[in-house]
Amino acid sequence: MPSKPLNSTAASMLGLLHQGPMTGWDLLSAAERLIGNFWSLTQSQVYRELAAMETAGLITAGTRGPRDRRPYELTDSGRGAFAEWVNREPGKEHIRIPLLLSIGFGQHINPELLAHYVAEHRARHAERLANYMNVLQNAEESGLVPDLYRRATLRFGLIYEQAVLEWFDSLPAEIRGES
Amino acid sequence: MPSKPLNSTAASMLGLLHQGPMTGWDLLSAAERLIGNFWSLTQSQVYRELAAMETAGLITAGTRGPRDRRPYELTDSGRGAFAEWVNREPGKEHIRIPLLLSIGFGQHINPELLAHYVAEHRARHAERLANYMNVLQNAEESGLVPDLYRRATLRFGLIYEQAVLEWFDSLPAEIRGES
DNA sequence: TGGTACATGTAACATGTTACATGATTAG
DNA sequence: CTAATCATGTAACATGTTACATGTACCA
Repeated sequence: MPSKPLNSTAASMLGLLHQGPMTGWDLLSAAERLIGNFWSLTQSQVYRELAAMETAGLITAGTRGPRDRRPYELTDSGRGAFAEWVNREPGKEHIRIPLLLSIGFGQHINPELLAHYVAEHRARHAERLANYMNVLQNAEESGLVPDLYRRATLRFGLIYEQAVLEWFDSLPAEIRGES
Repeated sequence: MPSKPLNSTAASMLGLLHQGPMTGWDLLSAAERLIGNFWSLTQSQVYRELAAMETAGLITAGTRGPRDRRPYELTDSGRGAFAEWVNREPGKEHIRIPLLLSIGFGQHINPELLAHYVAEHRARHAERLANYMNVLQNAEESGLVPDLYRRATLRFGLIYEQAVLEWFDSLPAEIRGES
């Protein structure tokens, strides 16, 4: 009985659990750190999926530790479900960039306001780029070379942020505002 | 009474309706063409929001044409709601790239399969890039220069796809497969 | 001893997805 | 005349968001 196919949120949690037992909180921060740049989870979802996956027998809860920490670990069934899921065709990318909507409807926005939003968002992307460079440099310095796959996803972030900044800097003065 | 704030899906529909009355179908294809690269709508949502916005008085339906076509147009109230919405801080970008999840969990995937998926997705991005170049070239040739804002969003697509291809081509043989 | 970060969970609601039902018009 | 495309709409369900409720442990 193959039951319902996994959703990708649950699946990513199972993927992370291959590193060892984790609590909901752990999962949330691991997700943020490891896949947060191209995949998002909310706390609410995490606990909901944990409950559902426990019911479905894909994970089992350990005994509660200190602050009510409740570590979950994979069952064989969970491992199997993940293996099946991860080998399937990855779906289409899903991108939503509100700032581009704003620019697309730019003629309806107060120009100074638009320039302000643009500058704000540019700054956030610059920060993120700096962050990627930092992660990569720390890894290098500490001699802890991230594995092949991790490097690939990190590189994606790096290249993406570089491209976005390039785009920001190519915007005409009418949109960026004159500085 | 400011009623419920617009959601961005509905708001984008109102934005498109500034070009003139459109049916649900028209809206769907206009959205696909104009903002589809960084914003998505489904047919179901479009009709749902149309109904909701008509009830809310933001749009009014004209008389049914040929194939039951039912054109909607903005009311003053709709125009106002849009103006308010579009001037607000654009939210955070939201990106979900299943292929990156697959690569992040790459150690659990059959390598040939992964290489196959990677090649497939690379091809799609190459197509999209070609498409952007085409749109831009056609515009140039026809002398119909797209406006400032449209150019900015188109250029985003262009730069994004270029970056993604660069990333694909930087992937190690273990991930891309040897060719 | 008080504030911050940790930690779990629920409820209500908004949004997005998929599948289905129904039919009209047009092009070949 | 028939297949493709146009066109609207509903229903059921899955997923994502926001807000709230309730504490615990740690560190300065």
